[in-house]
Amino acid sequence: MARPREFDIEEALEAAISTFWEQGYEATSMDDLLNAMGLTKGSLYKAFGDKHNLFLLSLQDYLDHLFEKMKEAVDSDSDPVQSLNALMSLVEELCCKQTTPRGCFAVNTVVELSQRDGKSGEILKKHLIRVEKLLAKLINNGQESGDFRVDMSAEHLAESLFVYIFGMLAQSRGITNQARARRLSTFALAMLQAA
Amino acid sequence: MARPREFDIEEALEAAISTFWEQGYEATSMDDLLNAMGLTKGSLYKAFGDKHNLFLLSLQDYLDHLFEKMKEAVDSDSDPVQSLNALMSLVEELCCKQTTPRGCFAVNTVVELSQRDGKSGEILKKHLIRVEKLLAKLINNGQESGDFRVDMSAEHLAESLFVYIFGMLAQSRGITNQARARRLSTFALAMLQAA
DNA sequence: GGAATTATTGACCAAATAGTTCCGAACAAG
DNA sequence: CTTGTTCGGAACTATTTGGTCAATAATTCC
Repeated sequence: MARPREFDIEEALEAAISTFWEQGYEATSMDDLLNAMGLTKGSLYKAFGDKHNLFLLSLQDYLDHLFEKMKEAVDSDSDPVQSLNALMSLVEELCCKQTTPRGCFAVNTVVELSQRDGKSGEILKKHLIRVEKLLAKLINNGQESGDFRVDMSAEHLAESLFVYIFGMLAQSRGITNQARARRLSTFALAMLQAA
Repeated sequence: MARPREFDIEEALEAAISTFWEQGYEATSMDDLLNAMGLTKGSLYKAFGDKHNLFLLSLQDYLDHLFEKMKEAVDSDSDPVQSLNALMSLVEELCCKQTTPRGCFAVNTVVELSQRDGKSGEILKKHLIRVEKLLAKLINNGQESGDFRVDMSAEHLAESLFVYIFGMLAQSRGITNQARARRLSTFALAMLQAA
């Protein structure tokens, strides 16, 4: 009954994510987005609403995909040590195996926007909580298998591991160095292992 | 011989730092700065140049003060463990004992700007290096006194400690929680101590 | 007091910003 | 083929952006 959309909405969103990811929210203009997404204003506004709404959609989409990847990494092996290794590989990838040193969109947004924009803050908070829970679950498994230290609760160890990962991702915007990322990953693993 | 400046330049710079610190570079307008600094455009441009230059001056000033504070913390005690404690107290303060959860201006800028603005990137890189060296020195002292582990070089341990601190400061923009910060600090210390 | 010098002020500007509206064209369903 | 809908795209608007400048004011030296 009606004319079908001519562009792939998921593809366009991917382009928006890339743009926001690299430049941040404030530094990205509608023009940047239109170029990257290959749309004109009318289409964009009709499909995604205004800039802020597009940002929220981009952020949510990114977070969901990222979380999916993290779960995959964690579930990739029944051995907790191997799971953690897979997870840290993902982090290393974000740190220094990208075309541009854009770090992690989630981390970038926490720093740039979360406390100035309530909506973003809410979305991110939920994400941070589920990630930390995922880490806690992984660590708990490792404790039960005897691979990880048991002198602290899985939740508290997860807290520290998460902060460490967060630091790697944040710092990767300033320092890009593959060997360093490798060392940091190794240290993270050692940090959790039983004595 | 000439009309004297009516405002305190250091005070004005402090106001600029606060504004950039809380909002970031892009989200801060000249109007915000003028209000915060209590100046009119002409005066600001005469005294500090354009917005970008004012930002660089603010950043440098902040970094120098911060580094000074860090050195004081490190030198506050001859016992390396106490020194590290003092340093982590400083970090905790930045994390959750401020009027607004603004984290650390340096960390915020690394994430927001360092890879898009060469000048900021340069300034920050120099700072990051000197901070990491300071940490390495502190850790080296602790290794010689037998307090810190010696299974890794001071440089590599400093790398990890720095990333951890970086993570605390970055995450503090999204999660503000004093008890958590305390636990994280304690963990950082434990991470370095000899078995 | 007058000259020289510098700071302050506020009006002004050009460019870019986000966001809106409108219309002809394209398309699907009946 | 008609009709209803939604598309793409351009033209438009109102606001905000960072930035300039000439007139005015304050100070010191001579």
